[in-house]
Amino acid sequence: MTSVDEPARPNGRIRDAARTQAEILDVATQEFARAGYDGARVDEIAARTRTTKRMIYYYFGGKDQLFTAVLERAYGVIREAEQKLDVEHLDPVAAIRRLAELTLDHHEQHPDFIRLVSIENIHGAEHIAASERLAKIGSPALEVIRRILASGQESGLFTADVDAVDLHAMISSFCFFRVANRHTFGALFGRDLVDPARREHYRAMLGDMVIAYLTADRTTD
Amino acid sequence: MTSVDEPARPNGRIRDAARTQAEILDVATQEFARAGYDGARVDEIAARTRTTKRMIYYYFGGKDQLFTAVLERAYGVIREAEQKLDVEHLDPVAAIRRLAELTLDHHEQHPDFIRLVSIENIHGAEHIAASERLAKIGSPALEVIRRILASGQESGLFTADVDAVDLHAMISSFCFFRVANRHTFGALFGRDLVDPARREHYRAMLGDMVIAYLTADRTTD
DNA sequence: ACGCTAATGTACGAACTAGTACGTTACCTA
DNA sequence: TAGGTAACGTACTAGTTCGTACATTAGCGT
Repeated sequence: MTSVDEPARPNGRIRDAARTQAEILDVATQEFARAGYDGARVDEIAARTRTTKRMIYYYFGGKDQLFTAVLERAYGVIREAEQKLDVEHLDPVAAIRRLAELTLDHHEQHPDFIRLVSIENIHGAEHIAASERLAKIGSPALEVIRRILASGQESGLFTADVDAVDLHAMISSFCFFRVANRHTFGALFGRDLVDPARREHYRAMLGDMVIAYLTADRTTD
Repeated sequence: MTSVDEPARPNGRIRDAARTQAEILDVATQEFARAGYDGARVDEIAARTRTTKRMIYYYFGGKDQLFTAVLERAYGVIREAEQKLDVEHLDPVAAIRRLAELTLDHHEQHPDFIRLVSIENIHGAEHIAASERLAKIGSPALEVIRRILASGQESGLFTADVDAVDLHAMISSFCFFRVANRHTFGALFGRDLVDPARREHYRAMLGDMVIAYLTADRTTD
């Protein structure tokens, strides 16, 4: 997250387009994640910025485009993290387990991103559709999964007939649900899925689940 | 869903409190699911009802309480469906697989409910917290899982050290994600998770996953 | 040094939106 | 059948919210 934390005047400049834009994006990310698209207030975003509402319209055009820009940056952060994935030196089983664990950790560390994705889904992914950048963003993680999966299936270790996209969905489901539905799940079942005391438990559970699925003995079916 | 579909004058009555309330709830469910809490318009709900906005405030008090009532009814529908679950005559493996399949189907058939849950999570489950009915609604499905799990673990069939709440989370995760994140997932990965042509595939995938997890050979760990 | 433009601030408006005051009527009951 | 009350409708308001017209200035290039 390209955060902006108040160095008062880095190089003597008062006017700094890049800085102003980054600051608006920071605050907007928080505000949209806090209240949803329609719940978010442009005035509130402006108020929590050192600049004014005028600048939001000057740089981004409007609320819709601002939200799109927020999504673009948020997905960019995820993509960056995925590019740093380094699990392919492990054997396929360990690699997938590690990948699942990293996904779990990453989701937990970026609840705002999870909320933005939930919000974007409520709105039918219309902002993603309207964004050229997001349309072709791809997913480095998917490529990693593809390669590990091919390796594991070739060696006979992985018996499941599944492709990378579906395996990615399987792993993401659990990680996403845990963060996204934390509040309703907690209220209804009395269990906090993001309680730090249970993190290790869920990491193991997810890893066990995915590996069990991939390596299950299918001769008896 | 206690739907209201225009029998013009069932028993000659023009004024019918129960009917009016049900109609408001029907329309409100659609509107909230369509646009989120803040995106939903009280005027729009009223307009799509044969009654007026005045009645919404007369019966429900306000937008917040209306949303709470919508949630209460939506969760009530789910609970009803869960009470009709009939899988305990099956052996534990078949029972869990069937339960997972029914959960997948049910989520797919109630996308509005999924959206309402997403929306409620964006708002920190504050409406559930404010509802006495929802606070103690429980989950019949959880009881079913509890019993199957106990049976499977006792017989040694299930080797996983997991409780009913976590298993419920595991199953729900996949079913929920598939519907809730359909739009962003489709836009980013080009795969429609709710494509009818893939339904059987995902039913099998979920069943295989859960069963593999529960019955995995853990002696080699 | 100076002018030009990107960057910024102020003040305001038009449209919307949740909620309500006030008036009316159907229908049950005694 | 009369009267009371639950159910309903109309019209309005106060406050909010996105967006913009207009005015101003910092600082880079020459």
